[in-house]
Order: sequence, then structure tokens, then C-alpha cells
Amino acid sequence: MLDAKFLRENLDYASSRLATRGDSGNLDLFRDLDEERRALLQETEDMKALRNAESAQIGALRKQGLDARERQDAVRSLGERIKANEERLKAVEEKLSGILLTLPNLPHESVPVGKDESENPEIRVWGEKPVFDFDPLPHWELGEMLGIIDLPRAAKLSGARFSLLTGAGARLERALINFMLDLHTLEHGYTEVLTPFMVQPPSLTGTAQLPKFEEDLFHVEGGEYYLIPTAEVPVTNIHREEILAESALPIRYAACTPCFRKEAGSHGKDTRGLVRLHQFNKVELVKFTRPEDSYDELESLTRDAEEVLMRLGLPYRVVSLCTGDLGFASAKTYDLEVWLPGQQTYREISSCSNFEDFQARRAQIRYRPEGAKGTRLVHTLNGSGLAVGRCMVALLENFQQADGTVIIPEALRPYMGGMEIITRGG
RNA sequence: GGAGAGAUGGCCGAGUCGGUCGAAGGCGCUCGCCUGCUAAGCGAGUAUACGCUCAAAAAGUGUAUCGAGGGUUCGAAUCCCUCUCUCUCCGCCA
Repeated sequence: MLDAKFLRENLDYASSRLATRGDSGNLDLFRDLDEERRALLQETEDMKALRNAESAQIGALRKQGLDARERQDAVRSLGERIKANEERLKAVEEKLSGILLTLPNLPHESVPVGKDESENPEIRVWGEKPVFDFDPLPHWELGEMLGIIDLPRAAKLSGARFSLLTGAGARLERALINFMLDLHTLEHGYTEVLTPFMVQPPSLTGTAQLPKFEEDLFHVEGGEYYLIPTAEVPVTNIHREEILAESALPIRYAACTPCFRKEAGSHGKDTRGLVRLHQFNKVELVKFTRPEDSYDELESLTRDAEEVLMRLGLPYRVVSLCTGDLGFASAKTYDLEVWLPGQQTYREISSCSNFEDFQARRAQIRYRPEGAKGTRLVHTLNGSGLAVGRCMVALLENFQQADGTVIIPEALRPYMGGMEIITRGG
């Protein structure tokens, strides 16, 4: 959510920044409602001040045993007018927050202007794309041949866009999770958290999945619960409505959770394999920082995610999302894209974003600056470190051999009981 | 699921028959004084949000907030209703 005060004072600037996203919002309506709200608020508060003063006098009279009936009658009608005003005010404030909650974040100055993903500049590239003297297979064929991925049975259980891993496949998923969590907690300084996988609406409003993106979420019958689409939601909301000590910042959390997504509107896209599922595991990194530190923290967050790919020896590149491709809540995002030889393309495997105070304002996450009065909103960041399923896809496709077996990268072997290669029936 | 108890400021804890209560007292914390050092002692301060005044900062001022929402009343932390959460006991359960 954008700051209403900032918007009020920088309407043209905000409008032009939003336009670079292709979503300029309804700022004229905002301005009118904001003005109406303040006028109404002032009027109502003046009346309340009067009522408070009158009531105090009535109290004083009554204490002396005097009759105050006339005054009481006069104040009664004031009370009715106050109530009427409050109702109008409430209606205006609801409309206003409706606008504010659906207005996207302003892109950071350093974000390249562009209309869609074709205009995302490449920031850096790492690793050598593997060269094969045979035709590399897509992961679903490898997985089936090796007997570690069983998509037909997954469909029998749950329908399209679900996966079933068996044997070395299931173990590989678990190995990846443990490897990633160990790296981030033991070497990168994150604290591991294990969160609920269902949350209530205020949490989703806090991180900005609601109210605008309800159609992407699974709603659970029998309660006001949603399945989390990413660990970002529960982890960021850990500190919702809290005032943190400055000395506690930055806070860095790592969490592995399943992610549940409807994938509405992506019919026909990535229908085969493990790339786009209704349920997948993801290790997520979340940070709470002081505003002045957040862009440095975005760089280190991205590096922390990249480190996973480097240790696994997976070639990748980093792109900076342009204004037109930026997520609703993000001020700046780097995507990590891993090379998939089976499909001869780079695919997103991590998205690292700085939300600045956009989520913090919705979720009321603040800190108390030392040596200054009052509170400030923290900046929140998060990034995948990494999407586990897509990581498995990348491993299979990059480390496949002519005979269909797959080499397990060095870094993962301790987590695989020393296994070096995945063979058929392994 | 059944029965009961509770929810007040960073923490503990008072709030009488509703009347000036943003809330006594204590602890903690901050600043100052005192003191060879530490401790103790003394003094002052110590919630948040949204408005308004102001060029702005500082400051001042208004309103709201005693789990949440609604009601009664001139006036509610105090009375009534609904909800949420916590604790205890019983039952059930991985």
C-alpha cells in the first residue's frame, strides 16, 4: 500500500511512475475521496470535542447535585449528528482503502522501464551450458525412465498439475530441501522457521495477495482459511502489527513450505512435467530491514539464492524485471533463471524482491529508530532460495547422460547417503 | 465437544455506586544529578494512529484506542450483547 500522505503531496509523480507499469490506477478518485475524508473527519472531531466539553460540565453540575437536564437534551442531538457523520466517514474510508489496496507499488528508480518480460535486461550470467553428444531429454521423460517421477498416478490421485515422486526422486527432493536450508541457516545467517500452511485473510492482505489476486488462491471450506501460495505470506506476517527494536534488524528467515496455486489463466502452459504445479515445495528467504539497508539486502539476498545454483553447478542468469513485468507489490525484482537443456531455454527458478514499505504499511510492521522519536515502517524483502521442484527439473536435465542416468552433484551427495548417480530403479 | 476463569501501557498490576482515566502504583528503559568504580539514592521523562496549526522541523492542539465489533448513556476501561484469543478441568485424538 502506498502512503496516502505521500500520494496526496506527489500525485503527478506517483501517477507517472505507475504509468510505467501500465497500471495508473484511479488517482483522481483518490484525491477527491481523500479531501472528502479530511473535511468530514475535521467536522466530526470538532463536534466530538464539543461533546466532550459539554459532558465534562454536566458531570461537574451533577457532582454538585444540580440539575443538568437541559444541557443533556442539547447534547443528545449533537450525538445524533456525530453518529450520522461517522457513518458517512466510514463509507468514504472504505472506498478510499479500496483504492489504496488495489494500487500497485511504485517501481524503484533503478528499475528499467519496459512493457513486458521481453524487455527485462540480463544482469549477469553464470556457468557453462552443458554440451551433449546426444539429444537431451526433457525431465519428465528422464523421470519416467528412471522410475522416480510418476505423473500418471499423480493425475489419478489429484488430477492435472500434481506430482508423485518415488524412490530416489522423493529422496532427491528431500535432499535439496535440506541442502538449501543448511546453506542459508548455517552459512548465510538466516533463522529457520516452520509455519502454518493455511492462513487467514488478514495475512494475505498484509503481503498483498488480497484483495486483488483471490482467484490465484485455494480457499479451504469450513473456515476462513486459504492455502499459502508461498512461504512469503506466513513468514512476513510473523511480525504483523509489531514494533521491532532497531537493534533487532535486519531479521532474516528461511522457511521451506509447500506452495499452493490455482494457476488460473495458465491453461495449456507447461502442461507436462514438474514446471507448473498446483502444489510444489519452495525454500523461501524473507528479510525485514531498515529502509536505508534494503537495497544492499536485496543484492545479498539475490546472491544467497544464486549460491544454491552455483554449488549445484547449474548454469543460470539473473535478469532485472522491467516496470511492465514487475509484481504488484514489488519495487524491484531480480529473477534467477536456470538453464533447461531439455527445453533449450532459461526458466525462472527464483524471484528476489524488495517491497520497500509497501507490505509493511499493509501489515503494520514497524521499528523504533534509536535516537529519534516515533516509529518507522520496515522494508520487507523476499526471494526463493529456491523453488525445489524446478531445481529437480534442472538437475535432471543438466546432469543427464547418454544412457539416461543422472549424475548427482557433489554438494548433494551427503544428503543422498553418498549416492553419486541415479540409475533406473535407483 | 462439555464446564469454568480471564484479556488494561515494554512487563507486573490497581481501577470504588459509569463522571474528565491514556489510565494509580511497581518494575524496566532513557536522560540528568550524585558517587574512586559498581550498587544504592535523587530528579525528569518514557504508547500508537489519524487530523489541524506551521514553509518545514520542533512544538502545540483535537480525536480515537484499556482483546475486537456493536448497544445503552450527556458521558463507558467500568453496564448489556456478539465474536476472537488465552488458561484450568473433563472427554476425544495424531
